[in-house]
Amino acid sequence: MAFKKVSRIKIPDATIRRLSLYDRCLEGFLKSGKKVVSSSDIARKCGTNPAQIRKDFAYFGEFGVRGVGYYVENLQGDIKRALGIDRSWNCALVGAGNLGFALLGTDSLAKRGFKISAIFERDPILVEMGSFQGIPLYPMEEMVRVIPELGIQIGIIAVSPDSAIKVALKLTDAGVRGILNFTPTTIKVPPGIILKNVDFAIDLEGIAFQLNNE
Amino acid sequence: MAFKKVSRIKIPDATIRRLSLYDRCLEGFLKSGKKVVSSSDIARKCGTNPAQIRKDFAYFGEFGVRGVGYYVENLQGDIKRALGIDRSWNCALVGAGNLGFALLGTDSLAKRGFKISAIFERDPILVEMGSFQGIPLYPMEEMVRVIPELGIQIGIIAVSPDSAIKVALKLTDAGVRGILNFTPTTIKVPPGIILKNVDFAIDLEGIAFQLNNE
DNA sequence: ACGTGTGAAGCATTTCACAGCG
DNA sequence: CGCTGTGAAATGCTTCACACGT
Repeated sequence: MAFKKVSRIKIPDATIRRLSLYDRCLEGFLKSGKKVVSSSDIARKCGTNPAQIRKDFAYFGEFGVRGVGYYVENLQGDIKRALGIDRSWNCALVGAGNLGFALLGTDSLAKRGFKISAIFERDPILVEMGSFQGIPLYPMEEMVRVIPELGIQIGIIAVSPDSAIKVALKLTDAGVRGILNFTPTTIKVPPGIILKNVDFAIDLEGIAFQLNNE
Repeated sequence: MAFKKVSRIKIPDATIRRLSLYDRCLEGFLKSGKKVVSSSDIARKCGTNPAQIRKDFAYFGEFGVRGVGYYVENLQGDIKRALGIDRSWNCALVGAGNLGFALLGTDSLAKRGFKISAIFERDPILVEMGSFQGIPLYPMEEMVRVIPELGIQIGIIAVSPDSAIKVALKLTDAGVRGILNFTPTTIKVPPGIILKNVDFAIDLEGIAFQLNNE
């Protein structure tokens, strides 16, 4: 019994985030040729504690060998399967501004299985280009047609804050099931649609707060 | 007694993040001319619940008037003061790549009181330009001199993942007290230095996980 | 009468400590 | 013997329900 199909038990969001971290760590261990690691090894490397790590794994099954540790390669497979990134996810980027280009410019998404297969943009002059880095560019109106056609599951909102809500609505209408919102806007989505917000101003404010109180 | 100097009591990180959200909400209320709001008004607008909001405020003092609600303008001041963003913070951007430019291209940092007053970049050809959008560009080596000189408190790491740790070390050596790390790298900082990580791949993985389990 | 402020209850997550197994 | 896996304890956060002040 190595991998337990995910239970009805609620898994903490924090656990999911940490699993992503562990996965990254393992990349490092793999590169340095380590075959087996213990929970303390991982903890040291990514700044959590060993008990936490074991508990996190336990939600999904038994990934290790008692008295020995975890086989790096197996463990990575198990984590990826647990997270659902043992396959590729089809994404659309909405907004070809500074931030959008920045996202395209990094390989960190592709490397983790998130493929951007369409870009939607309001500005007709940009859309005129037809494609960017081999990814087709469409006007916003095409969303409802293109998204089902390409089987896009996740939408990434990188437009200006004032159009974010409209874009989110269009995305869900078009059949997207998950949304990553980069604008500092509170978006509401129908139940069943997964929404996550990325907002670095909030993190900066968190830093400011802590600096302000010693 | 309106504002209680922040106590020795530990304030949840989640509370701090929500305060940032509330602050944004209030912007909206201000624009629409609303003078007084209740905790339920805020809750509706930003998707939390009223009790939570009152509890969050309670860590810092009494911001409202019983039986009435909160005076929008006062409340915003109180929240900003609580967060430590009733003043300006001096930041340095390290790395003038895609992501760095994206950060400079948005006004959302400036608008919230985070001023980028120096850019550090490895590539000599870029540094040659001398400045970008009026912000001076320096080679990495100048960090130790420039950061204290300009009184920079927060460093923003937007370099490639493999140099992130080195950069973080340089920043802390130079006297920075807070770091916002945009690379998918686990960084360790000495005690007293505040570190936050922004990693959208993790959020995408969170979406993937949830989609994968209905 | 109304909506805030707050102790107490309820829930969720983390940490502990040890049993279990290679 | 060592390190995982796991109930139980401890901690932390959120929600409830009502007292309080205007």
